[in-house]
Amino acid sequence: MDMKKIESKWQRKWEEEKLYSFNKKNIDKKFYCLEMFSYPSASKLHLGHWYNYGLTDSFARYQKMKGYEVFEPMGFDAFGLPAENYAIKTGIHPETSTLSNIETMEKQLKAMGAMFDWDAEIKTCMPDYYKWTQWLFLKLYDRGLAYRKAAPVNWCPKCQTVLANEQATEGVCERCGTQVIKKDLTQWFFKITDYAEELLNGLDGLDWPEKTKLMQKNWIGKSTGGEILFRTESGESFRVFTTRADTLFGVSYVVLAPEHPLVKKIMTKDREKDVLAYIEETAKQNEIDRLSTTREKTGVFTGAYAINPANGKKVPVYAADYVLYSYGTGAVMGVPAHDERDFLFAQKYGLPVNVVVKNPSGDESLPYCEDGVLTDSGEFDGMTSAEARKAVLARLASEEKGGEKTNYRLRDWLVSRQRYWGAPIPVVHCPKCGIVPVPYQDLPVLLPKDVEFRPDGESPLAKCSSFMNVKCPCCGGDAKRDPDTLDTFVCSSWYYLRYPDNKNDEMPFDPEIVNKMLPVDRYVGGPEHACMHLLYARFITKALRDMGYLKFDEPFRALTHQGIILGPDGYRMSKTRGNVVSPDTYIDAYGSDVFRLYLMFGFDYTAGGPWDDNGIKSIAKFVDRVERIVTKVNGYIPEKEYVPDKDAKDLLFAQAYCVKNVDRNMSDFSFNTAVARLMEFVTAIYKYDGLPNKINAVLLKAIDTLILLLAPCTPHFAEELWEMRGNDQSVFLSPYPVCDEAALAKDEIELAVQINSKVKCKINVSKDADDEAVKAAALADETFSKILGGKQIVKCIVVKGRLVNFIVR
RNA sequence: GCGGACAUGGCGGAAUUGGCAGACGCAUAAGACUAAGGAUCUUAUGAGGCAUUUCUCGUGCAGGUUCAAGUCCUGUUGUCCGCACCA
Repeated sequence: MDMKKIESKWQRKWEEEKLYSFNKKNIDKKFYCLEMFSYPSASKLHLGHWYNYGLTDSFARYQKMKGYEVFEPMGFDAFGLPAENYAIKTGIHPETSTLSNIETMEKQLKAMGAMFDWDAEIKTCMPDYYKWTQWLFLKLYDRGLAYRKAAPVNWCPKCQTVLANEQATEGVCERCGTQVIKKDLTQWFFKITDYAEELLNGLDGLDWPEKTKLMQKNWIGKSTGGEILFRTESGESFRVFTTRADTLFGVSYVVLAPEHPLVKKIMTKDREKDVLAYIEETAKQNEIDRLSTTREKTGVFTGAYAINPANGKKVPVYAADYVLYSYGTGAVMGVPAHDERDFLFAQKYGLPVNVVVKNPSGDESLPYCEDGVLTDSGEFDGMTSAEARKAVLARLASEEKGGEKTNYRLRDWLVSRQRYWGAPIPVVHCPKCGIVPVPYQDLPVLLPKDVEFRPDGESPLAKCSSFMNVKCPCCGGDAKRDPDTLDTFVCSSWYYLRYPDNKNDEMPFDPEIVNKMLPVDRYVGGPEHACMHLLYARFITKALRDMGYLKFDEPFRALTHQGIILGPDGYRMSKTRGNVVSPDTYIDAYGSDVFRLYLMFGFDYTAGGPWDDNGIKSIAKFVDRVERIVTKVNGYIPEKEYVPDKDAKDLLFAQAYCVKNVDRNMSDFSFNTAVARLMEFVTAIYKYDGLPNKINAVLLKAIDTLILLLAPCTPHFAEELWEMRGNDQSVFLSPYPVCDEAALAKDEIELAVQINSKVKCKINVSKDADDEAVKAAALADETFSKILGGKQIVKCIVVKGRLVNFIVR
């Protein structure tokens, strides 16, 4: 079959007939199938695109045939760093390159033969989309969920520019190799932490991979403990967060994060030089260095002392970079006897090690980090760690020196980017009125086209005076726009809401439509988004719900992660390694259906694996084999009034078995086994056709069933075969085959017979034989009794439909 | 360092969730058809035991639970992924 020809033939027909446009009349049967949209890159569609989009499309086609009104939209996450970097290098405007890339990708995606509803397409870099991204920002601002605070950025002193983490690996600028430093800028944050508890609890009800839920759970990182107030001698105070309040009497020092504002306040004159040097040194550390546990702990004494609120003891205050300003209170108490890190720190700086928790086993080696029994802790002596944690915090609470506290690892979401190619932050800074949100009717704040984005120390937009200078919407006086753009994760945090109502210019979406179309019934994308994107989208959904726009709590009811297709050498494909496999050569040689079918068959979908050439040949052979039998059988004139014989019953069994399994496998993304069952069915059809005088309705029905089952996997090919069979409408308008359970029922079933749990022989028994009958049948079996050889049976276990196990002595 | 996942023939991978390990395919071998076969069809194919109506071993390694373990538990090794030293 000429695959190229039939591909374009059917793609044209599908488009003409609008076969895949969502019909709103059937909204009550909707199935929203969403693939993570893609970044419009300059290179062609790669294997990963095919693997994600092609196979999920097969899943969507399966759902369509199951009777759902499928909504499968596609779009582009079109803002972002690469286009801007490309522009800096080549001088080509990000909009030009992005839109041209989108055009190329659209063509290729259409050639894939997926049922994307292109009427619903969105491009996040277009004003009709980012207008609503800005709307979202303002809504969050109105609700107090967007706020500004100082936060460090990676700064290259030579390039005079902010760097993304990926541009500052190993602590140096990727462009010039200069040591990257941290610089504080006032930036916008979304208060995702307000939703920490709900984001955590909501995971339970989701049909998501367990490991993804676990990763989000760890990312949110709830920990219950307490906050304890320490006071310095000079009268300043600060809180520490601890999960081990039971060790409070063992504190021998406290540590502030070097960025903690109090450090500079409380340091003594004689320590000033050392402390400032240390703070500067810390600013140079990139996160990865600071994360390394193998690195020696460093710190600096501030010269100040704090009072332990439990026992009034004076302890030194240190600044050390193993404490993070962003977590908890940015301050911790040091208990060297009962914490690994504190122990090392104390050894290095000669600090006392006070044992306050005894190991019940009597072992006195330190540090002892488990729970135990309190000692040297005043009134709390003799309590267990668990009791003491409560009691200590209760006493502190009564004295207003602390209390119980739940902390989350989750940080607020920093959304400011000092970049050009993104949605402008719709805020005006007025010298009189301060921060003034742009009025809703003035949206979108258009991204100016004529901007110098080569780095020279300022945000690209900051240099664009026509953009920056505005009248304050509040007082009408001269004011400046915010020069930053929004993180692209903001664009992708709500796009699934825009698809169903993408042309709405009154609202980002009509709540009435969206509340019917959402949540997404199946979301498919890479596991790399487990924590960031998926968490942001969940947060935005909940925030919009609380504003009254949405009536559901979670955006994605079910989630599947596809695996990664590796190079033939087993490594991740990369240009530097030279192991990149391009889909194009295979598609040219075999067609897109064969390519798709191989991707289905050759891998465990969620695991992925190395690419293998031989596999695709075998799939091409299989497709030929199907074509041959369909062509052959198509000429048959079936025998009239045929009564199925034993052979026909075997074929009917094979058919029912195939339908049942393929149906289940397709719904589970278990594509490889679905294809395996189809192969078996084809073999059964060949076998039947090979017998004499078998031209009858059973055979023709089997052929049609095969085409229907195959349709989601090889859409063009199946359409062509379906047409050959004399059908005049699309195969995708036919219902999915239903398993004939009666054909599956066998009167007799085979059981394995075990002696001492080892299979010795097989017996056939009636399908509804009870345990006693099974046992009797086994004992009556000649082969079995010979093997048993009169040994004494101690016990007999019957597993219905599977086996019978005799335990003998 | 912490967290998570994974480990099954020569290879990709199955295994109805504790019940006959190796489905399906690749590769390999033999045969059939043929002028020819890199097409097609049939058969065989975990390892071993002088070998086929018999047995032994076998799911990274070492233990354990169970009538029964690839599957559950403990320990261990290796590979991959994520990370914000999380107090």
